[in-house]
Amino acid sequence: MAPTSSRETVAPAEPGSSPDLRELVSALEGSPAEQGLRERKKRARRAALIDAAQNLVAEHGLDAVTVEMISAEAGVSPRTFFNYFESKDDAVLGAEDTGLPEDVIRTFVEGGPTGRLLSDLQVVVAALLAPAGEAHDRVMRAMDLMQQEPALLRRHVVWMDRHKSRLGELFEARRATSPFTTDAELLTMLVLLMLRTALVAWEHAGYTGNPADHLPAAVAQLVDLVSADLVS
Amino acid sequence: MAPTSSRETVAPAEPGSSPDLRELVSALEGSPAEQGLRERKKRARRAALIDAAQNLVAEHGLDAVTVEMISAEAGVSPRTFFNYFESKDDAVLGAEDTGLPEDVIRTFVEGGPTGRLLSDLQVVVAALLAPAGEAHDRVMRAMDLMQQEPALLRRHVVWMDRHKSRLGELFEARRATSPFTTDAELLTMLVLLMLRTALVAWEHAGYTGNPADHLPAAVAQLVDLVSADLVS
DNA sequence: GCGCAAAAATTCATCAACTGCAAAAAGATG
DNA sequence: CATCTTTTTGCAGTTGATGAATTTTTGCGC
Repeated sequence: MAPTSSRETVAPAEPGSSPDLRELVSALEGSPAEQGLRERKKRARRAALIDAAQNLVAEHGLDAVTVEMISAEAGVSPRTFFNYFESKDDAVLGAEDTGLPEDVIRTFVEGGPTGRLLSDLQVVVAALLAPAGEAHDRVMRAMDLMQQEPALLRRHVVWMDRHKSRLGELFEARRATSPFTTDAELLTMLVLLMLRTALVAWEHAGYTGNPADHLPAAVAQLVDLVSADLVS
Repeated sequence: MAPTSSRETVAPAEPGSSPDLRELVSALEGSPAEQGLRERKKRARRAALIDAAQNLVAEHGLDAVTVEMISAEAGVSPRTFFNYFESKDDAVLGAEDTGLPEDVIRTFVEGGPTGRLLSDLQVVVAALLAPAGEAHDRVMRAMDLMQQEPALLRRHVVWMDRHKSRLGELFEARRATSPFTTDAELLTMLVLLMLRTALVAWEHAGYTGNPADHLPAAVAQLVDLVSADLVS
């Protein structure tokens, strides 16, 4: 359910905000605008559930943790758990589906900031990565847990699937104005590749700074790899 | 009748292969003769289960089909189903874990056929794709079902996860003899990208020929994409 | 064919993820 | 306080998946 947000015009000093991102921005602890007790309790419960899930899994492992435990730890009924998350995995990962900022979309569709597809793709991925940089703590713990519990990887694919059609539209829309030959499927996989590589690099760097900071290096590796094949 | 191998209860000692490499290699086309009635029945049951699963899902959709139905259709007990597959999804996809041929592994580790990482990676992916070309029918139906039921995509990632460490070892082994700077993580994702792109292209081509036939085009697209960024 | 040992299938029991439904509780509102 | 709305909760039920004991099937020597 979409949170009730009556304000359309928010003057954000936050980077990369847009109508689409408003849900995320308000979902973060950064919104002290106490829009009623109900909203606050909802956020608190959600956070408590994620905390409980992550702590319990970190301690006992994914399989040994039941939603009953998580709910008990968070002080809610098991049934309530499923009012907040549609699966145990979602809770452990603190899954939050944020859309792409509209200005990023528009720029990309119109031929992108640079006009070069790969570079412009990088900008899109950076935008996708931005929320992960804000959530930080939860994403960090989620990634650690994902390493210990590879079963959680399935959510990655669910994410991709959820965004595949959207990305596909994005690519086709851009293709109309500035044509290219690359398949949408390959581009989607490339987005996933960039996302994951950047996130892993971020993790290897001890979660310092922003995940998007490691994106250029990832792309550079890719370019080097292809270039090495060309020059030989 | 799938000539592809599954598992052999007997372990015929294959001489001459290094223990390290052999771990990466699973049974490959290991059943020359229909030895033993037991083995044949096992295969038959397995095939029957896959058939039943694929047909039922194609007709009623993934969620509407229970393992009970599949088992009934195949004429076995529900419990037996799980003796053959560890999940419903596995049966629908006819999941078969085939390893890499040993010669491909050795060649790649020793610096690959061409010495260029990307090209050599392509050879590895082609080898991974080969079994899919042989199974053909089942893979074809699996891919069709995967389009209708995106939930099945998660098995793709499970597959990748299962092979990630193996691929990682492969990359590190090669790095020792002929160094490169690319992260193993990126290479793994790149393998997945190639696999998926080639398979989708194969599907778009109406499942004619071999999936591996579409691999060069996929790589070419990637090269073009990167090149376009370089020249500008 | 007969019996025996191993392997596999089956039966039965159990657990956990997840869903629908209706009642109860708690915020919001006047 | 009275009332309306939103959310939580209890409960029953379905399904996927696993473990243990038991029965059936198979391979094989006699």
